[in-house]
Amino acid sequence: MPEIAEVETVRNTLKTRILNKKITNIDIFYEPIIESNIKDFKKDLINKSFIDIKRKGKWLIFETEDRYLLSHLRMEGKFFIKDKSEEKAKHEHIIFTFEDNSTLRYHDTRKFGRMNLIKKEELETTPSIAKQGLEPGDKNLTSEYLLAKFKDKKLPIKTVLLDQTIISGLGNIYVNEVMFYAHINPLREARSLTKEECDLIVKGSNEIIKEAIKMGGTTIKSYTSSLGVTGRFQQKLKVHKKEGEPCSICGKPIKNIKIGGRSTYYCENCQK
DNA sequence: AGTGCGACCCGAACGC
DNA sequence: TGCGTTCGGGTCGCAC
Repeated sequence: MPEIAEVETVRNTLKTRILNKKITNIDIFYEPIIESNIKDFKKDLINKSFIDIKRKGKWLIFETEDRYLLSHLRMEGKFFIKDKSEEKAKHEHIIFTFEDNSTLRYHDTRKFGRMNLIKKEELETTPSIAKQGLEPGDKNLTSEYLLAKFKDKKLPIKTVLLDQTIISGLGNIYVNEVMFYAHINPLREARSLTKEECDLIVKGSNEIIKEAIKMGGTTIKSYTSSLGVTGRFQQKLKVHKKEGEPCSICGKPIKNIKIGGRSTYYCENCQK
């Protein structure tokens, strides 16, 4: 499950490999990945180059001379760089070929990822991008901001932190970790949180995401073979996927419950 | 507006 | 062993 740290790692890695090379061909093996017009997708990208790769939340933004290619990896999307001569792997759905015979391949076991090609001036009005909230590390991400957003929300804080329009880029793994860092029970109504608790959420999100990016993310071991990147944040996780293991603070076993249908890991004793 | 839930997918895990 | 069933997870769209 790529989250913001994984996406940032992919961005940085791809930037060293694909920029400023002319796209000579695009093969699309599963069309629903592409939300915009398929014919335009090829027409508007072939003979262009990616000149930069940006990111907003979990969206990758490939920039060409006159377009932005938005790409969301959802749970299992991955990019591989391979030589043109290598055979298509089972779950490779879109293959960009560059003038130097290298290829950028979008691989997605569950076919959940999405791409959308837009004109440059549409970036700020495209809902998927425009709706993104503040990212961890943004100086405007404060307890005051969170209190205002949480004000009318009766939903569990765990669910609300997954809302990308509030904090952009936190997924299930990091939300579980932030809740533990802030000593907050994930079932609490968002509107019940105090300013002090919101401060801890801000601080926890900032630190956890910064550290995770530094470590290359959590879940992207599978990128190693082609992109030379391994997610090492796995080793830092305190509660996620730790059901039954002793809490690192009090030693009581970590619980696993479902909140809003999502796996939630926490310590009942430390998170009130 | 906030909330709840199905749809989208398919490999892995599970049940018998 | 093998077959059928269930589950999960980010986001969107729709109903209430």
